[in-house]
Amino acid sequence: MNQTTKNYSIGFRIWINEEHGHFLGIGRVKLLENIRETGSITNASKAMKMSYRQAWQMVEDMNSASAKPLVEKMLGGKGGGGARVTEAGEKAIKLFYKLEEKVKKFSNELGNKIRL
Amino acid sequence: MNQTTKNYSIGFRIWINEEHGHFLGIGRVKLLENIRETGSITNASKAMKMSYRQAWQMVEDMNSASAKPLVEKMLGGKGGGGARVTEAGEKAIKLFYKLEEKVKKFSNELGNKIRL
DNA sequence: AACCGGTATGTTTTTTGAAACATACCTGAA
DNA sequence: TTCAGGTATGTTTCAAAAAACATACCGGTT
Repeated sequence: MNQTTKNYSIGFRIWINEEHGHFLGIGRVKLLENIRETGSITNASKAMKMSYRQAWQMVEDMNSASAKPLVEKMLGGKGGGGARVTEAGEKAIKLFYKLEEKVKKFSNELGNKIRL
Repeated sequence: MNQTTKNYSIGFRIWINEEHGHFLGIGRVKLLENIRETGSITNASKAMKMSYRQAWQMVEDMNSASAKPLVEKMLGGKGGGGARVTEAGEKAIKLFYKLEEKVKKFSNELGNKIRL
């Protein structure tokens, strides 16, 4: 099997759309995971390189794009409040990774056949 | 078949990587096509909403990432010069679209099964 | 009722990528 | 040998996105 040219592979990005546009991509999924880990948007945003404002807006956007909210926010009270990932959120995370994995496998197979 | 939630679909982007990184995505492919149509980088860049500088740089990048150049440039002479898509370039365009089509089919199938 | 720490939101500043501008070079044809 | 029109490349301007800053609100706890 002599390789006369370069090796190529396929790169990709996927995201989930709902009827009115973008719903969930890797950025939002990562944010969800960080919220789950840290218990608040503030701490999640610190854990990533992201401003609170931006993280908060992302949560807002994905919640309103979703049939059921992916993040539940708590205002005031003990510790000032916080945020948690809902059951719907957990399902969305799992689904996204499952889809990504499948597309990865598929595109890897395609990539292996590339000859240029 | 009663639909209790929203309809979802999968969006995606693919590109071809060679050993040292990005090689060809939809932006470069569109540029190639415009160069083929217009015969020069200048006119291709005008046809798209793109500065000559950027288009020229894209050609430079993809040519140097490729085993064989995808665009052949002519300096001076009749009409001041120009650019044409090589045989290798045409092959790359075709390949990209073929791959994209396959991934599209695949992800559409996945998308149809989404229930959230 | 004062405190704490997170949410919510408006305003200003900074960054940075893109576009615009400018100019030199190249070469066949007239 | 000048002209035309595209390539090649440096410099400056501009605009959009991101970050930074500032401040009000919220509600258990003490």
